[in-house]
Amino acid sequence: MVRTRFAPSPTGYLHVGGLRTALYNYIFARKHHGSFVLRIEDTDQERKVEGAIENLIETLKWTGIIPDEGPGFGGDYGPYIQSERLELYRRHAEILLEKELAYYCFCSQERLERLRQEQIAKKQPPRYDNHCRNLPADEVKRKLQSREKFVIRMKTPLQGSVEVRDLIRGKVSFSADVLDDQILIKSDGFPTYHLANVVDDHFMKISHVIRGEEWLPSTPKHVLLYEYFNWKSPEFAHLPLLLNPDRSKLSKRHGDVAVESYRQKGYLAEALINFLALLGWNPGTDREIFTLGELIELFSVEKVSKAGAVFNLGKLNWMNSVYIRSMDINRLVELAKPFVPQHFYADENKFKEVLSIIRDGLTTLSEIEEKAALFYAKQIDYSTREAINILRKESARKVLSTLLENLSGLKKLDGRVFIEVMRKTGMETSCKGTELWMPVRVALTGQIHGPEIVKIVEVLGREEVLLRLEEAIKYADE
RNA sequence: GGCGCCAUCGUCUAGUGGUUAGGACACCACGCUUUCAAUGUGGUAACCGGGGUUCGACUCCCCGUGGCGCUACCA
Repeated sequence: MVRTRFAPSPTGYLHVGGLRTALYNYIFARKHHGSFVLRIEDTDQERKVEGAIENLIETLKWTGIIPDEGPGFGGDYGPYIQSERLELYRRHAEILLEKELAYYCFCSQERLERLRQEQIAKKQPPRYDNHCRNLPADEVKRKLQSREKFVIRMKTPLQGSVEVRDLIRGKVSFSADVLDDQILIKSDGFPTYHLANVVDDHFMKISHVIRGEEWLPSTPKHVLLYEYFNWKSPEFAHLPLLLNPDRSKLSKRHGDVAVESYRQKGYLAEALINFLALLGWNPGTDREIFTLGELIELFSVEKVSKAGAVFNLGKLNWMNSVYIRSMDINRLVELAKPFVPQHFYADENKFKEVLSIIRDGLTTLSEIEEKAALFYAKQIDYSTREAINILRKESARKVLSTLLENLSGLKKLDGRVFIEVMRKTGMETSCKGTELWMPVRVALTGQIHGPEIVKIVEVLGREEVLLRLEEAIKYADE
C-alpha cells in the first residue's frame, strides 16, 4: 500500500515549492492507488503563525490537491498535527534512552554557541563535541533531580558510514563521523523535526517520503533512527529545488512565492499545477499541457530530474493564458466574477460575450477588469495624446460624421449591417484601412488598441454606438 | 571550512555510445489583419573544461571548475 505525505510547517502561507512537493506526493499516491496524507509539523513553537493551518488547507483545496487524510480530512492515523502527539515522541525518546542510543544533554545554549564560535575560528566544522555523551549515570540522575534543563540527543556512530537509498539519486553514502549527535527532544519538551518525522512516518505507515532536496543531508540521521527503533525505513525521493532566476533557492526576495498571491493575481489552479508539475519532471514527450488526471497517468519518480529548476514566470504566464483561452466559457465567467465590479456581470450574457471577445489577450484574470472596462464605460476619455492625434485629423472627422449619419437612419444594428455601413462610409469619404477604422476605434473606446471593432459594436448596441460617436465628434470639434 | 547533490539553447527540458542534438517559453523576421492580441511559417541560440574507456562519446569513468543545498534546542 502506497502512502505519501505532505508535511509543511504552519509558518504562514503555502509556498509554491511546497505546493510542488505536495503535488508530486499526491500524484504518486494516486498513481499507485494509495493515500495522500497531510500532516502539520508545528514543533517549533516560536515560528507558529496564527491561522496558518486554516490558510494552508484553504489554499490546498483551491489547487485541487486534496488530502485523503489530515486535519479536517479524517483518517485512521491521527491526530495529524504534531503538537497533539507530544506524548508519542517523548515515549520514543525514552525507548532510545533505555537502549542507550540516546542521552540527556545538559549543555547550555551559551556553551554551545561558544563552542561553535571557537570551532569556526579554528576553521573546524561546527558540530556538537559530544560533551554529555558519556556522562556518568549518577551525575545524570543528580542533574535531573535538581531540575536542570536538558535536551535528549541521539547517539550517532563514531565510525563507519550510513547509506541512503534515494529513488531519484540512487545510493548516497555519508561518513558517520560527520554526523552530529542530533537533538531529538528540545528543552521545551517538543521534539525536533528529525524525531517527529521518523516517528510519525512510521506510525502513519508512510511508504514513500517525497520531499525537497534540502533534506538529503539529514536523511542519514533518519535512517539511523529507523534502525534504532527496528522499523522498516520508507523509500526516499529527494526532489530538486525550485530556484530564483539567480539560481539560489526560491525565496520571497525575488518575487512571489505564496500560492495565495498567484491566486489573487488571477492565475488558474490548473495552470499553476501544470506548470509546477513540469518543473523537474516531464514524460519525455513534446506535450506541455496536461490535466491532473493525465499527470497521474504519466508520472514516474524515476523520471524526475536531478538538477534544480528556475521558477520561470514567463512560462507560467504563457501557460495561464493557454488555459484562459481554451477553457469552457461558462467556467471562465464564474472565475472572472471575483475580479470585476458587480455591475459587469449584472447582465451575464453580455459579460460572457465580453469575455469571449477579450480572453485571447489575457494573461491573468486580474487583467479582465481593465480590458473589459470599455464595454461598461459611462464616458469615454478622449483626452489622451494618441486619441487626440487621431480624432483631430480632418479625415477622421469626416469619417465619424458620415458614419453617424449613415447609422442614425438605421433601426437595427448588428455586425453584418455595421460592416455594410462602414463600406458605404469608406466610399463616401474615400478613406480605407486604418484611416477609416482607426477613428471609429478611438471614438468607441478612446484607445488605439483593442478587440475587433465589429465585435465591440455588436456588444455595445446601436444606442451606445451612436452616443459615443456623437461624443467623439463633439470632442474633436472643441 | 566540512559534507552532500547537481551540470544540454537565456529559461523549462528530450536525449541512456553512432541524431542535421528534438520540443516549449522568451526573443527576432515574415504572413494574416481596421489596431493590439491571438494564430501560421521561418529563424537566432546549448552538450562547463581536461583526461581516460571505446572503432566511435552529449551519453560511461576519473579529475578539475562552477552552481546549489546542508552544516540550529528551524523545518
